[in-house]
Amino acid sequence: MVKVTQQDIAKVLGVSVMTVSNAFNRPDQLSAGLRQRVLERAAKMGYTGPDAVARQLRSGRTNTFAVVFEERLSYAFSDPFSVAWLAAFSEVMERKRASITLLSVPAGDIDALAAIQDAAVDGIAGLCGDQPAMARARERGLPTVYCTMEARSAEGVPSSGDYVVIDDYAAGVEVGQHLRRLGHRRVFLLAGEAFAGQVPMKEYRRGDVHPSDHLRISGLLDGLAGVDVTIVPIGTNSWAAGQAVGTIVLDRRDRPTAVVAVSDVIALGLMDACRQRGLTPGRDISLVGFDDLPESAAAGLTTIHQPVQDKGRLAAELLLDPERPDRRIVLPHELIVRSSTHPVA
Amino acid sequence: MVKVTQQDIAKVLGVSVMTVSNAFNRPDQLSAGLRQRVLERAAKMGYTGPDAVARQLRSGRTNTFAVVFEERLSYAFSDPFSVAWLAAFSEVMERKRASITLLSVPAGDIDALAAIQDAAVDGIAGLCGDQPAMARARERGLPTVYCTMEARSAEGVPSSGDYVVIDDYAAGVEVGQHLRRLGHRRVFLLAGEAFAGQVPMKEYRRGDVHPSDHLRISGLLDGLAGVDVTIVPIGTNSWAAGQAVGTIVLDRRDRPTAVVAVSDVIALGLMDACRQRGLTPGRDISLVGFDDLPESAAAGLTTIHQPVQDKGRLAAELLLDPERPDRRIVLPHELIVRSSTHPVA
DNA sequence: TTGTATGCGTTATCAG
DNA sequence: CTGATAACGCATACAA
Repeated sequence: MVKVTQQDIAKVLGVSVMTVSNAFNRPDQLSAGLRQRVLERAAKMGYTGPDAVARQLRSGRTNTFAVVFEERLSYAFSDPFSVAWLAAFSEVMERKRASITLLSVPAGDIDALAAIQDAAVDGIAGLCGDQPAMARARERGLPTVYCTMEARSAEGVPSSGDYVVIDDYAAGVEVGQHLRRLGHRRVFLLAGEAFAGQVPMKEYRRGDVHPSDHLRISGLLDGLAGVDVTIVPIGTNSWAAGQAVGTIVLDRRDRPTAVVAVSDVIALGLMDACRQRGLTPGRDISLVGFDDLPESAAAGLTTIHQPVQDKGRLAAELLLDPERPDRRIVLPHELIVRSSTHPVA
Repeated sequence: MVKVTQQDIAKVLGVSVMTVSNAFNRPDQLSAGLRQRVLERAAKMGYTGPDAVARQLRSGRTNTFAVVFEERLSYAFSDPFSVAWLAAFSEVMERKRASITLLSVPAGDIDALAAIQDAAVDGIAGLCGDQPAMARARERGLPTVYCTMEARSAEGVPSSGDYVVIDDYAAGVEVGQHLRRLGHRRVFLLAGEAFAGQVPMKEYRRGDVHPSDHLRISGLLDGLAGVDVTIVPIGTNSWAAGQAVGTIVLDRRDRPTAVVAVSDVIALGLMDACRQRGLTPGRDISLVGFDDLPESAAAGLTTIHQPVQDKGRLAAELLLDPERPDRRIVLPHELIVRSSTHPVA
């Protein structure tokens, strides 16, 4: 079965290629009768309709937008935060009849950067910070938006590219101050994997982490001024990792009085680890997360609320409308105090 | 900023376009020195690397595969079954460095069928039955796989196309027989929306549904031979819909003694509706689902277990390897009896 | 209303 | 090792 093209049809029918093309895309450009004849003939010849790729090349648009994750895709589907973001993002895209392609570009995987190069898309949204992948996309001249601000350049200003974020630094400070006011003097911070050069499950001190490495952590450190802080990158941003880190954080003589995780999934995992050990969050230990997932309310987790849906929706809108004026958006966040934090005895 | 092409670079450098192309794709085809010069010049001129679409047109491959859903994408991300399937599917794709594009083609939305036509992909997997969207894809000559067998043609054999399914009819029969043996004589069946022509939330009787409309329902009807059965299509395959249908199923004088939902999400939603009304599943009413989600075990839901991960994995493998021999796969399923079903008093 | 020429950006082929 | 030419399949601009 060899491929039939518009040329073949045109030849058989004795009309020009253009007429065939128009029969499919611009019915008003030819008589109904001719159009009818073309379509019938095309069907009979086994023509399958205009080729998607050729059309894209010719028109210069793909009507497709990529979403980049810095973790494996299977993670993207299991993380409640990305799922919520994706739902909002996809709703906007769907309404505009644009499609979505998913790209996984693990931080540090130079090889995977090729995926950015090879993506046939009109724009790229990153469920991540201003990663190399985003920079690469901009080099390609593609519109980009990123939605997490885990790091910023030395001057404290993102290098370039559009974004929809919250002020992660400020949020970190608020959480830090909250704990400090409650009297906590020994605190663990659990980072995910978005951490430059650190080894998973190892313990780091204030001096070990460069201030701009991770904005939430930076804010936390400043909000926790004068407090004894240990930072543990746990390797991946997941419930399981949060649960597993219990062995490091909870099973020690000098157990911290409070633990902050950079996301609710992690915090909820750790919460489970607490229960397994007979520790009650909010009484035996204080726990804080980031994101305010739906399940966090039920769990009584103190956290930073952020408008996930708005992030997803706005990211999509920025990509779809390159003329939209405000392209660097900082959304509001809010510290939600629930039962998982308490004053130290 | 106008687009720089390989031609421009070739011209400036006084070499042929081919040499430029080779500098990027086939380092062994030219001297290291020349290659170096080309790349440097290219960078200086703001060349962003080979154009993805042009390359796809030329090579005839996109290295991208589509996943088609028959519900809105936001649903796809919130349904545990699709998420699990996607995770497995994407893992295989990721390993082969192929990317995934998501397509939503609601059943009956003729307009949305265009998305199939316009998708620049090498193959299409459907998290659905042998829908029109799948047929369209086959007409295009694309490899397809579908993963749900909610209907089959009159002869009882799927029309064409590859698939990875379970024997939904047999599973339905098993569930029906299970309930009949327990003595249930008045049963409600809750279908999702994959139901031809029926009106959501209306009640149908045996005769109203064509046997081949929905294989699970067909099986259930046969397994429940002689039992008083009412069928309610609830509009969408979601927890919320299952919860909402409580008003129809539970708040009536002649309440059924058992309810079967075509998926666990629906059943779990209804389970919640039961609790709200003070009804205990497994005592006041029997509940059965399909899928065996992780949360179903905890909820004590009797259900049909099916190998979601295998479905996703195999679908991806079929698409990636057109030479693979067995292309119509029926995986095993199993009735898991838990506490939500009990003999009638 | 219909047709003609041309280019979108790349890469295969084959010749030098 | 390097280069000229020809597609890939379609749609835009313009002419008839």
